[in-house]
Amino acid sequence: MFNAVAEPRRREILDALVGGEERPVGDLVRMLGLGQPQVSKHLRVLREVGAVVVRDEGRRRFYRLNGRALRPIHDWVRNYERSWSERFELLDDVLEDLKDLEDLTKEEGHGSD
Amino acid sequence: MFNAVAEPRRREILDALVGGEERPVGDLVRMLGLGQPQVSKHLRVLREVGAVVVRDEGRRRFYRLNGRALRPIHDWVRNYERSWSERFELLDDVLEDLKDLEDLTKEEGHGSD
DNA sequence: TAGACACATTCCTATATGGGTATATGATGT
DNA sequence: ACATCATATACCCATATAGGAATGTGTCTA
Repeated sequence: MFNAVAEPRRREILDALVGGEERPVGDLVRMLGLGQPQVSKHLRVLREVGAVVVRDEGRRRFYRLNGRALRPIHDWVRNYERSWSERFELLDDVLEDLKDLEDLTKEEGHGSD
Repeated sequence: MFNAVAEPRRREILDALVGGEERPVGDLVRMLGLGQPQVSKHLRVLREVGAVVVRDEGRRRFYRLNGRALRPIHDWVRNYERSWSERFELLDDVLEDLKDLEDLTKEEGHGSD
């Protein structure tokens, strides 16, 4: 999956589908300004990792985004958000406080029992 | 950047640094069970995209994570969160309602003026 | 049924890159 | 100065893959 979205053209394809609309291959070919076989190949890669799903209608094939497939990337990169997000630093502070409280209550229960 | 993290070994390196600690190359070599030159090459790639920063200390080089560099990925994939997150679907509903309200007020102002 | 159409697949070639090995560089200790 | 340690770089090879051109496959239409 990481590999699939590492390719700029494939990200363009996903971006073109991000609205949720279905698009036939021809549309994507026009939008990307790339050869039809190349687009089909990129679509195949995206299909294989589940990033898009296809629906046949006559001689056209409509592609649609399956955003869920990107979730692993989202989850992975989220661990790094801590590095730049102030929200997370605040969250860390809160968690620290909670931990201190826990420790305190444990101490009390332990000492008096 | 997308390319840099598309490589599993490089993600392992970043994961090894995600705590914020500095690590010399030797540590990473041991953790990855990979040859030292290979690790150095991966570190070079990560350096070039800014994902890690290095600090010289004697004959060792300490590498540290620079999570901010991952932000573009985070921002990009965030657009797709809408596809699976219920929170976003709710947000969409709210935005729809707001839009309807706007239209209504416009209609009124337009009709009576 | 022949031909046009939309798309997928195949073949080719050039390029990028990961791993392995050897070597260079620079700091440390004796 | 010399050997050693820690790391980076250079070189080689195998593999993956993107793009281009040609061709295959299934569908619609006259």
